[in-house]
Amino acid sequence: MKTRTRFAPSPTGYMHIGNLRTALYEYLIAKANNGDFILRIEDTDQKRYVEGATEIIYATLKRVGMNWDEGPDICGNYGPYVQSERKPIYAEYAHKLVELGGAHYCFCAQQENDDADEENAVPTKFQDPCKHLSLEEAKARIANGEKYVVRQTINKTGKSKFHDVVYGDIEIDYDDLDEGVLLKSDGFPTYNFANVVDDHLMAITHVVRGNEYISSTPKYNLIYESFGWTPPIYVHVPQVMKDAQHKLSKRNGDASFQDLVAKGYLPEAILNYIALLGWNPGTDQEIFSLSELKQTFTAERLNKSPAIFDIAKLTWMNGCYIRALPFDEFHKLAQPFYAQTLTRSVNEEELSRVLQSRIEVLNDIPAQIDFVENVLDFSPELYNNKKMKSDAEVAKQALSYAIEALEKQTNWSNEALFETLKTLAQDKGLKNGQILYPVRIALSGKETTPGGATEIAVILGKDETLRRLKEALAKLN
RNA sequence: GGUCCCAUCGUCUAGUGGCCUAGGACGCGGCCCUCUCAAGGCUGCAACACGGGUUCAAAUCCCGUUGGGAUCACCA
Repeated sequence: MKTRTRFAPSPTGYMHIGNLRTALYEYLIAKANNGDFILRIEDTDQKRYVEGATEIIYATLKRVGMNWDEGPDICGNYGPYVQSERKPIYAEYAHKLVELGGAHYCFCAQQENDDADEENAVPTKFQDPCKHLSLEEAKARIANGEKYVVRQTINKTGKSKFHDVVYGDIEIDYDDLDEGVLLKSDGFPTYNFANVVDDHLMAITHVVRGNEYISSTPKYNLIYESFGWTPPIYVHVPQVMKDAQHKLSKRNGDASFQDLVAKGYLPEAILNYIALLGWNPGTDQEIFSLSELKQTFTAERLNKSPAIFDIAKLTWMNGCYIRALPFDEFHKLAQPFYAQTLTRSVNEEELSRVLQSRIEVLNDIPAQIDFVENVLDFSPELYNNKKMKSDAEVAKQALSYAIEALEKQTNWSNEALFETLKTLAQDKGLKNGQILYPVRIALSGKETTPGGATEIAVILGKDETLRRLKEALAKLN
């Protein structure tokens, strides 16, 4: 049987990290087995629908290279792939389930979900009086125009057992299950019903979802059973947490995929990082491309306990990805940041060369290059550096020597400039640092800079370099 | 509260009874390299929640305690 997995988000807003990770695992399970990865939109809750949310889902999946084989926009043999377009299917199966004894019609008023005292609420199990209505009577009331829902019927007693790939065997007492609504009064199914019907009809073999669904899985199995269908292989994954107590959620404004991208994280790095949140390959390898992941991933190595999302490690990993980028690509990615901070014309290639190993996220760029536009105001004390044996007095000398030497300089490459200043230091009986350090300070006005004195000179160009040196020297006099 | 699930360095984790005086990675500290800062190399600090068993031997198995999470909607 061909492996088929599905990512079934509901279009309620941004794509958050936990969601994306679930999608990744679905994708990897399918692709590791030469199977199909299906995208299904679960929009049965019309109240929560957010305009544009499906587009974000598409864009995100495409951006990270997780292409789906079937979906709303890619015809397959199991469509439609949007639940709101499948409404008649659910109704048909809901009524069938009633006939089969797995559900019943219910005419009760909607239950209040009072979350006022959710902390110590002692929920009482809902005992549905309609359960005991005869089918004829129920049908008569429906024919009479009464509003109804289809509610699951649970008559079994004892323990429900099922196997989960990550959690192993789980037992839940049938008594603890409630008879939830399957088909709402508006004719739409609830998730509880739609996912079962769709997963079966779409021939899904592996269901990957958050472990909050563990406790309702027996209810789904009961539905499969009533229909005589085979349940899928379950892969429940632990939550992605913000800290030990709270899970990552979009409601709290926690980072979403697009937020991270906007901050200068590379999609490949984000994907790599979340793959490792709760999964490990059993080796020390940490950097994985999507195709490497496809070859290595096995659901059996998924972890059971929740993982805290650690931005520091993601940042490190992003730095690895930036450094591994071909130079041209990095240069291209850096362009927008130059455009937003620089008006002066500088050697941007050299700037990128110097920056590539020094930033971890693209958004670090502006702060790193602030001095390029204008030399920052600084006090002469900045020339003081014990290790470089530099101070304002040394600087005064060094700067005037440097100006003299550089004015004659024609080859404005880093190597040539470094050679010139090194020889200059030797000639004047100074240490290299005694020339280079003051020059770098004069050129930047910063204690630390990406790149050294000569690299900055290359970035700035000859005219600006000499102008800054002269200005700095004048300030010292 | 009932039920289910989870529990190794601050964080992500390796570990499936002896290879563990618990390994790797991030972060943090130090050193080296070095025209500052990065990068790179080396190195240090740092954990089996607790208590009982089982066993010649337990981070690993069992029980309990504690702590955390999930779930109990016409949301998914």
